[in-house]
Amino acid sequence: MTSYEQLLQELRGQGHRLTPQRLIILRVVADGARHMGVDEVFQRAQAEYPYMDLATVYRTLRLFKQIGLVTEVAIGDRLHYELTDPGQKHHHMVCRVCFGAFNLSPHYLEEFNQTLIGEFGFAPDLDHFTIGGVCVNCRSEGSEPST
Amino acid sequence: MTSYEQLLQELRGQGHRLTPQRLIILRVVADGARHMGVDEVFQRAQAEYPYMDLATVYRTLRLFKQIGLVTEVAIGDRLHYELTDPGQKHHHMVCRVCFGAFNLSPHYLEEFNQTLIGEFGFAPDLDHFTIGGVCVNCRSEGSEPST
DNA sequence: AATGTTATCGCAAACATTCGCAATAACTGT
DNA sequence: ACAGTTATTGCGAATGTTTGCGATAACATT
Repeated sequence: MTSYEQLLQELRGQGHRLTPQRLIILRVVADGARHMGVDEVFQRAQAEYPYMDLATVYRTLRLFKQIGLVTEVAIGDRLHYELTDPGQKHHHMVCRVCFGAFNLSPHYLEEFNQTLIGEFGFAPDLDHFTIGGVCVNCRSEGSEPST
Repeated sequence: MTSYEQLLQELRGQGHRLTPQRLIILRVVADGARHMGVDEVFQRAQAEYPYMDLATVYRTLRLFKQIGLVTEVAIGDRLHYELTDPGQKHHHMVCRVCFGAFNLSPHYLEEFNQTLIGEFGFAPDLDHFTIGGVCVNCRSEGSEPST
């Protein structure tokens, strides 16, 4: 059994059906080196299976996210998806200049989490967290002397 | 000069024009007690000025946000707007159950900010920050014994 | 007050995403 | 292997938001 199919077995455990469309979409996301936009997923999936529908891609990605198979990352004003890192859960720092996504260990949010619960009784959703900003490379390039 | 007009003078300082539509939209947002959705702003504005266009509301709110006149808060999957608290900048905790928005002092993000810069050289955008979760009221109601 | 410049408006069309529904096909139990 | 149940699909339409464009009106200059 390939690892894709292994992952998809998890679906069946939860009463979902293992369809060819889902298999294709998961493979596309898994093969992509980086996080992919919906449209990119759609185009590659359609190349493999011409009847693939855009609505199916949206629905499937939403399902995969619920299950935890993929992680949703907000890049600019669009959502992107990547295979959930199985060993190591992490959040993302997304650079608004180069659109790169950098991993952030949950450890760095632990104190923030404790503070909100302790001070306000507010339990933040920290299943996955994306913070925008400017990464170290783009910061140095932007402020470089013009020599 | 009313305070609305005062605020709108800031627009002119930046080369923007002070149109009746903008005045109306700002008044609507300012009069609303809480954060308002785009559609709510549109309906109230249209009541005052029947030719008001939805696209104008979107454009104007985006402009006001850029200028800093209003603050954008993500409630559920929709954006809401409120007059920027002039004295006291703050972030928001948004409850996913009751959709209430609670203010959060920037102070609580200061350490997080320092950590990201120090550890990764990543400068997070913390102009305005929204974190979703479940508020103290909804948490206690959800887990209350059924007595 | 009249004139020129151009930001802004209203409208319609484009775009991204979701929803409703009838037909299909994945799974279940036999 | 077959038949029944129902989750899922593909399609088209609905929704929420943005964009292109010609007409208008806000502002600056005279």
